[in-house]
Amino acid sequence: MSQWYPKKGRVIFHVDMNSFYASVETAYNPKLKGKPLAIAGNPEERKGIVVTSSYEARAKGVKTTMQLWEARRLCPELIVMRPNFDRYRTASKEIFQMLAEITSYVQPVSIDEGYMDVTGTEEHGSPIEIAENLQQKIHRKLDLPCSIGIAPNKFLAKMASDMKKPMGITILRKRDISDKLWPMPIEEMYGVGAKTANKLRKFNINTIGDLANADSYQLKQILGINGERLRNRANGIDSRPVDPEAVHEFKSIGSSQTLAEDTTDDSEIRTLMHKLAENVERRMKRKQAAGQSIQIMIRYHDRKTVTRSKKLHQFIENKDDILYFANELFQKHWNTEPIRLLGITVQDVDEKQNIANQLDLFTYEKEAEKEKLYKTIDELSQKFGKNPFKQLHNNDKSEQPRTSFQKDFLDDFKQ
DNA sequence: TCTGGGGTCCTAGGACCC
DNA sequence: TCTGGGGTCCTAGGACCC
Repeated sequence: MSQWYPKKGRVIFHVDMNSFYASVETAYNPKLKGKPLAIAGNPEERKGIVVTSSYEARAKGVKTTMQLWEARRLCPELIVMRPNFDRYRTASKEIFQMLAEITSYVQPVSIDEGYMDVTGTEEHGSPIEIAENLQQKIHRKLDLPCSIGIAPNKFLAKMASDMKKPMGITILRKRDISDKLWPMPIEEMYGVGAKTANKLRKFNINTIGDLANADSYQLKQILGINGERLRNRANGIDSRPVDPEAVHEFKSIGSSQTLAEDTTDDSEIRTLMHKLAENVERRMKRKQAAGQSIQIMIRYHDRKTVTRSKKLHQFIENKDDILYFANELFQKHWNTEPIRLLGITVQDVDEKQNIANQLDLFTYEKEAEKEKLYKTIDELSQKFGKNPFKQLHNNDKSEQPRTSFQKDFLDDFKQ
């Protein structure tokens, strides 16, 4: 053995549940096994689209986001169910519990997928053994299929988990990249959507390999800073850590809904705004959160969508506050044309516990600021006499308080 | 008779400060 | 005195993902 034995890299898993909602429903009701099943939004309204479908349905051409009537045309025997989110959340919790038994470095990225950093967990076996055991355990205990990608970083693990479905395990090493990753069409790369793929194809970049070997400068011209990142990933470079805390660092909570029919009707709009505010409040409560910005979204009859937002001077969490500020924005910005969709989102959100800490810090800073101001007043008093602010106002009408605290202080001062 | 609802991150311009 | 450049905050929109 030579002394320069290569330093071992990371071993990252990406665990991806296969057609999750449909699989959970089938696990609940085994009679559905082997049948074409679709989970869809409200089947009576136009928003009835396929959210997930079983592999039997997919075989008939049913796809996610397809309208229900079209899915039924392709597959007349299709069984359609409404989503049961409580079931999915419960199953999700149990799955992530199983991952956590292997390592604490687990990062959920959505209800049905997550990353694990299993570097240095040899006591559970080799990476491939760990993956096989995990997959079997999830299948045995919950009757749910998943695919697992094993790679030296998140991007490669993500691409790997997609390569064999359902119930696949795929290893993607650095040395496999040119054979396994590079031949893939560019739109199949994670992070490349329809728009980016179109742009790249115009420059004859058609595969992930083309991207990996494209000219850095040209790529920057086409895609900006994102070009460099995508090129790195195509070359298997991605140093993002698996971050178990990320799941707590949510930044916004919103609710939106497409109306059954486009409307300009006041009471209909009001009713929907109430419902949306209520949804947001419920989810904020569940997460013990409050937020400092409000945003509304209006999608018009022609699908033109505008968002309007406002930073607030207070944290909000209750329905009444959410509704008040959302209404304010709506009244100000609605152009009175028929509305297709409305949305309310609270942004700059944090857990209330963290906010409390922030506020403590803020108070502390206020105190420091107060000290400074007192000192300034003392100095000014020596120059101008008893009421320095009077002097300031006389000298310069444009001199306004610069912070809310100073304004409060001035108000106090006047009394 | 077009395409739902939940998010994240990035960009870009204007305001404002230094 | 009409003038540079850097940094941050706010707002709106876009791309992407599941």
